[in-house]
Amino acid sequence: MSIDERKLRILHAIIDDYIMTAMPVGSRTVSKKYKVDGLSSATIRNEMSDLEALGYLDQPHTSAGRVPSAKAYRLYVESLLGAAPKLTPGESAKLRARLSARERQLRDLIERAARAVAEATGYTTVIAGPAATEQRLKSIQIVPVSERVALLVIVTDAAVFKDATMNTDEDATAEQLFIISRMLTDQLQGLTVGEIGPRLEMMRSSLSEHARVMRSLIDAMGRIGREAADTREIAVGGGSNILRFPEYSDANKARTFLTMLEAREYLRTLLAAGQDGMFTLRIGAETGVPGMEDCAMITASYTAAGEHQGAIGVIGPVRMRYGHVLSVLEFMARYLSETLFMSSEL
Amino acid sequence: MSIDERKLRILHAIIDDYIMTAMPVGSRTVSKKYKVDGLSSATIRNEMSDLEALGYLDQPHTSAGRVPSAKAYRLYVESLLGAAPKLTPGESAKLRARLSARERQLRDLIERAARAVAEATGYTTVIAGPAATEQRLKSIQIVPVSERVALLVIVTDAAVFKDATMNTDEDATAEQLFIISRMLTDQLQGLTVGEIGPRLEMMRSSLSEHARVMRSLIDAMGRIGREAADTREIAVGGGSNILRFPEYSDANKARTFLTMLEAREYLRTLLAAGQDGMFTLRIGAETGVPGMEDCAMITASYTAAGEHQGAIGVIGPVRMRYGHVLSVLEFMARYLSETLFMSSEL
DNA sequence: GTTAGCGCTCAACGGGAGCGAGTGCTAACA
DNA sequence: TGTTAGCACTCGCTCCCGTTGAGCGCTAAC
Repeated sequence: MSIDERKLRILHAIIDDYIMTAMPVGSRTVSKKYKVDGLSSATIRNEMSDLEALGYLDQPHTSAGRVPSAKAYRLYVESLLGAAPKLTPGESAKLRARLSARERQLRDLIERAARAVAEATGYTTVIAGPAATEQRLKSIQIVPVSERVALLVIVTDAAVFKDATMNTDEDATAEQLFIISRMLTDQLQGLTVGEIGPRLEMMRSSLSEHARVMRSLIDAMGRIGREAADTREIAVGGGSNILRFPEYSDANKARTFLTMLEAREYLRTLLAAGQDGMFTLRIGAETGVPGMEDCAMITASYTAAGEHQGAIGVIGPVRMRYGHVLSVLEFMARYLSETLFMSSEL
Repeated sequence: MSIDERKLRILHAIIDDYIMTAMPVGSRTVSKKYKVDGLSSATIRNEMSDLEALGYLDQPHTSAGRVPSAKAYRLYVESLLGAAPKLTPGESAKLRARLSARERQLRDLIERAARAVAEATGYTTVIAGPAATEQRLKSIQIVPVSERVALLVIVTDAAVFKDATMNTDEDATAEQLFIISRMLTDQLQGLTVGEIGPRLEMMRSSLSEHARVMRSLIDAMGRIGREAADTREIAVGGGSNILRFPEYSDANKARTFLTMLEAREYLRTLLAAGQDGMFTLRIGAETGVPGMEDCAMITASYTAAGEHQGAIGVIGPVRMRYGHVLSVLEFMARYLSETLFMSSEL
């Protein structure tokens, strides 16, 4: 026995209803409310029995309706992937409005984006920014702050990326620092932050007259490089949305979930994994995150200049409104790709 | 009838017990568990009846124990104020450890501090950083980014504060921008960010040869000034801690609370008000924030160089462990004052 | 292949009994 | 006059049990 066209329609009806109500769906509901092929509840009952045997439905207990299984959701999402309904002009305008203010800082951008998606979907949203080491240098400036201390300002395509204090030679004048900054900018422009350290080592000899400054510059860059290694900005939006769902009406469950969001570490790995395709779906235990057993997560990756940059993830109950989420994600991934691409063109 | 020494001891015992258990406290408990003056439950009963008449206790219903009123908490906190127990060396070491990494960015600093306090107290913690307009300029740099675009980097005593793009004259060379930057730094150093705009206007004539750059610089500073007007960094730690308390076991209540935290606007006003004393206590509706009716909030303000800079607030159920919270707050307020003062001395 | 109907199952709801923590009051005691 | 023991009373909480109703599987008829 395999799944046919009619079984599929029934399954869709069940999933749709369950997503809305969070209550086991009975055969009568499918027959009366969704009118699948005009079949009676008895026929639906037979088909549902088959769907259960095939592993698409679960029955919490004998006299209850049925509930979609993870396998069913996966099938459902797969069928949606090609045909994710476009957002209505109204919806996309609303999203755009929440983003409209010109974003200068990467952090602001992804925070706004996370909030916007959270609001549009009603679920918790997490966004990982581009990896720090992958950002491309635009300009580097050593700004004197006091006698012996200077601030290292590194401007990348995602705006001011990092600043570290460094010690300077006491007799290094502002002019000297300026000259060094210019040379560095000239020679390092376009490299990723990760590539700067090694290149600096190579430049060392040609800048021997500024040996001490170079020495502490290399130190500072090394420090930045190490810190930046797998650092990404992570933004969370709508964390409290999870409390809207009866799945998380238990305070303890909700708390472990929210604590997980606050800690950020899990989010980093969640958003890092599985970047091959455009969308990734993980259900329940597949996430590997404690406190997310009753959650599903869809991630979409975004790019800049064709390269993978980061990912947006929407986390909700397993019975998520996948169709709507997919369209919002698609919109936002495109928006971020464009915005980041533009800013790197700037 | 007024409150005497013995009534006070009984009241303290009741508050202590209620803070731990969240259950109405009966006369027998006070007598047996807290052994106040070795009195029997009958005597305690009489005293409790008096305390209720005086408005320090409430009775949820006839056959239940009694619950402290807001008036009682206020008295309780007042009595603690002078004598907030010091943190044990272990506790303060633990706090310090969570802060140890050298903080370069204000945002990192207050985020870490908020988390540390949240962890130490078990309650939600919010911290407001110094007002942007009050920060003092250390250095200003116009960093060329492309042909006509430059980045305005403003370094204050709280590290890199804001950067805005500005348009530059197409024939302004990096050297010119550098020279302008140096002059600006010389002349503006030590001013607060709020004072820069007006001063720039005054300098305009003396820099007429760089008229176009000055023009867009003034524009950019104006923009920054307006944006910064009442902008403060706000950090939240341990938002999910509220879910630990039966007062917030209702998902809807918890959600409005968490949504309020995410929106940040209320927090800004909460932390702005009442800076006169060192500590401020607000109970329930006094906060004026929807969703905080069952909360209390203690705020402590911190200073730098003697001036008020910002505030730390701990939000928990009305039956908060005030003693412990006060000592943690005292520690952290001092830490922030010192750290900010040091960085402004840097 | 589809449908009507019947009997069965089982979670959820609601009312009533019993329990127990806690009070107020009174009377006795130091 | 303050303290204490004792007793009757109150009232929320929990447990138990009967009822309800949604939903299923199965069978027989169309």
